[in-house]
Amino acid sequence: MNFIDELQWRDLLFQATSEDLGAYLQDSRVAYIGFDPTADSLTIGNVLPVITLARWQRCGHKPIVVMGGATGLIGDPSGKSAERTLLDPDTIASNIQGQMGTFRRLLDFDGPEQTRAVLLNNMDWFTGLSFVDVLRDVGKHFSVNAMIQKDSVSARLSEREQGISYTEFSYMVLQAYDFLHLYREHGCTIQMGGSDQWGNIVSGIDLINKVFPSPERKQAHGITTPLVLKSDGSKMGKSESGAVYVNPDRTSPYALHQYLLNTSDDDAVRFLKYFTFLQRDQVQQLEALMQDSPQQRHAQKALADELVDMLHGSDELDRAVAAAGALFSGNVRGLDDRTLADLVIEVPHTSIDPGRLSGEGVPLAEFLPETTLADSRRQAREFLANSAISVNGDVADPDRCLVTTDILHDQAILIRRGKKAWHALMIS
RNA sequence: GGCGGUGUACCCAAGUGGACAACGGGGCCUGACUGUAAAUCAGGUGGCAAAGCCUUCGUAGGUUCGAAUCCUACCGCCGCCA
Repeated sequence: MNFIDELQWRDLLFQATSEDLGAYLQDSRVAYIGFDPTADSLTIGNVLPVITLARWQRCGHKPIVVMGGATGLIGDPSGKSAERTLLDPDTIASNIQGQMGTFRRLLDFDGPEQTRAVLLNNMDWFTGLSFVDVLRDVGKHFSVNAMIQKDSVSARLSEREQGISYTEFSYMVLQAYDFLHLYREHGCTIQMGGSDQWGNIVSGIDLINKVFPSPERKQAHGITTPLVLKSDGSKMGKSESGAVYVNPDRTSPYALHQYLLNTSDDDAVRFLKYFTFLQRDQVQQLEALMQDSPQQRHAQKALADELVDMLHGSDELDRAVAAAGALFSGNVRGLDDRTLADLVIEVPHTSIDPGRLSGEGVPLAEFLPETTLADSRRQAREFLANSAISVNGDVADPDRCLVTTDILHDQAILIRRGKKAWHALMIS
């Protein structure tokens, strides 16, 4: 399938530098997307560009991932209202390391040369450059008049509260240079990115156009994808407990699965198109199913399953589904010890000395504030009075004590508040 | 530098000597309903050994039997004038 058609039916084509890119993409091309190493894990929101690169690859093209080791030191002003704090090189390096796993999982780095993915760090070509060289060879091609027209810059210039430093102002020069470098060294003629990257992409194309005179030039192109917003206007990938990451040590596969499962009906189909590789007829089928019986949440389940499988593998997916089954049925007594062990680490957990459970045990009203489930004894009593607390799936009386016989499989006790908040006590 | 305003709980915001752990709204939590949803309704939302006690109204002092409320100084924010 043609890449452009693919983006189009998925509503992922926001802007492109040319109307007939479709024809241009009949042949295998090289495209890149840049990633800022501002965190040691991508969030669910920024896997969209990675998935876009994967689609690109599946359409028979070659993807290049550019880690912004150098540009990350500067900070992209696009879409930012305030000057960013600079990260130190060590942090950047370890952040790149942290994000690498996601790229390796989603892209094929071992296939035939023509479509094999490549991962580069722009630090590699920026470290060799001297400031004077850059001013002379690159800076010459940039008109400050044009630069200050860019949205990313003008927004900051017009705000009297928050200006922009020369450093961030120069960001687009660096990103433009990336494109030029890749164009020269890797035959890369396309840059993709989120819609907020349009200005930077165009800067790169302009630079290429100036460096390479018209007759001998292969025209460079840019494609952007829309900003992913939820139907309520909030940003995709933000939960109450913070951002949803793809690295399992920051957001467990279970938590990710849950997050996606709770996608609003209004967003489910759209996100299926955005984030999964399901084909058009499969998506349509799910859409129809959702209209018939929304309570079954087929679309949400497909979204959650697909993404967890994609990012963490089928084993992790199975575990997440099994954990959810136990947790939401409340039926945790029937679990075997292996599944219980899995589940304990999926929810907030603390250790407890078994000695405290012997004899009379310890009253829940007193103990709950030691867990994540209550802030104070007053609150604990309130929850108990509301029958909101259950131990191993059974509603607890207000004067209930935790005792030795509550321990499941010699390893843990599972306490639940309300429907969804769990806390596991591990016996130590 | 001068003049004026303002600072209350997670956020907005009432309160201007005692009945104030502090009206109201938002948020958040719990319950009912439900699809592990949305919407809606009900309750809760400083702490504790709880008919009581302790800590909290920018900070530090002071007046008073008694202060979020009055006084002094300091700090922060917002205007207007230089």
